[in-house]
Amino acid sequence: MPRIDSAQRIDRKAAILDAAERCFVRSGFHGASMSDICGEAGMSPGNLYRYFPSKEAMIEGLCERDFAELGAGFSALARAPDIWEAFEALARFHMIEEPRESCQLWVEIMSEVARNPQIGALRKKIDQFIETKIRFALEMARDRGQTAPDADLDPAVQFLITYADGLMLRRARDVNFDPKPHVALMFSILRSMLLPPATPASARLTTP
Amino acid sequence: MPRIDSAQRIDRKAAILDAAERCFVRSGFHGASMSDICGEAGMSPGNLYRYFPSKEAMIEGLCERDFAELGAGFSALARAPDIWEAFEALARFHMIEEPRESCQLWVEIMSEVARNPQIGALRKKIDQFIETKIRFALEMARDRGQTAPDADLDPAVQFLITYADGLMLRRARDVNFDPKPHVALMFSILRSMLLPPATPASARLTTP
DNA sequence: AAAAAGAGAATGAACATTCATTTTTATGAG
DNA sequence: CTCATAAAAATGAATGTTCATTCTCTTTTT
Repeated sequence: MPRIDSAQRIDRKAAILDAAERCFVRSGFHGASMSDICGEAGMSPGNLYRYFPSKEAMIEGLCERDFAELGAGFSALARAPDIWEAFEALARFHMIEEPRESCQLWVEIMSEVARNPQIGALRKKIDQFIETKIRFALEMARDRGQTAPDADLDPAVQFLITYADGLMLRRARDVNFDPKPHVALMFSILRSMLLPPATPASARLTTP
Repeated sequence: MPRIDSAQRIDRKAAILDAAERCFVRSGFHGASMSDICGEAGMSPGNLYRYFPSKEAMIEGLCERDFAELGAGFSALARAPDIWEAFEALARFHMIEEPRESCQLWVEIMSEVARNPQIGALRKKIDQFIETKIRFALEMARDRGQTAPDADLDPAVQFLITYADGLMLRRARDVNFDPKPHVALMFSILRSMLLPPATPASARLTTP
């Protein structure tokens, strides 16, 4: 087992995760066999095990990578000149441009989250990170006068997270689901929550 | 193999599905073994196989039962005197009163839907059924003057379905997620879509 | 006493992982 | 440049386990 991860080794690991991802989408984390993954990666089991010590480690590596990519997208929000535009671009990317397979993997990961404490911990971190970033972006938008000055941001943040999850789930389960108009609807609702008249008090979340 | 399903036999099958459900929530459809299920059901494998011919058949049976229960709830909507109230009661039931385990099973089922054509077909049927029932209920509400007369129902229907899925996913993945305020937010948004002023044209779904 | 319900050991396939071995790559002395 | 050699990369058959399913036998019910 090599001490350091050379660039080549990192590439190889990424390629293995790509292959594993295809298998997992096809058959699920527990339905896909190591033999399937070896076949998809064009690699013998003996060799594959030099890169990942177990199937568990591969699942964890895949979740880590997925979460990291998601986090990077949200990190970039704060740096965007136009926040609304950046938000819409990010949503378009995750819900429309990314293939449906990403949504299937997302649902698979979510159903693993409750079972596997290791992955559950990763999920918690990324969830909190994303929530913070969305909140921060909306605050920036408000400071720049791009929302109503007294807009209540909490319900908007919660709405976005929940609705995005719903879109992922619907896209994953229905081949014919076209996310485009649904993303448009999401932003239309978000605007109606943040632009003039403020959300009525009855709709505020007390303990979100 | 008995020709007919006596009442006793149906009860027994239901009890087996209950046990299987607990195992599936704990370990997933493919992580739970028949031996686990036999243990949970207090039954030998030889006997269990008299009720379900295979594990596959048990998973299918469980999905069928879950979908049927869901459908029954939505069927009842049309018969309710106050549709808003009935709607809120149904949402409260599925999102709040039902234990978190139901949401975990829902996510598990959804990730199976894409892989297993048998279950995929069941999903399609129930999805269309629910959409029809929600639409019908909203139409009734509009006819009774409980919404704006020119309210655009399509976006509202799609919003409800997507948001409910999002809530299920969030509750499944986060033990600390409290659905109560989120269901309130859902209805607050729904009301703002259906009560005066009508949803702006830009938010309409063209091909939902 | 026949039929239904149930038990639990047996079976064979599939699986994750390991191991003995071979092939490739990189290195440096002649 | 070239060849010897050691490290790294890769192979695929072997291993031991787990699992879904079956089979034979016993108990309970009618």
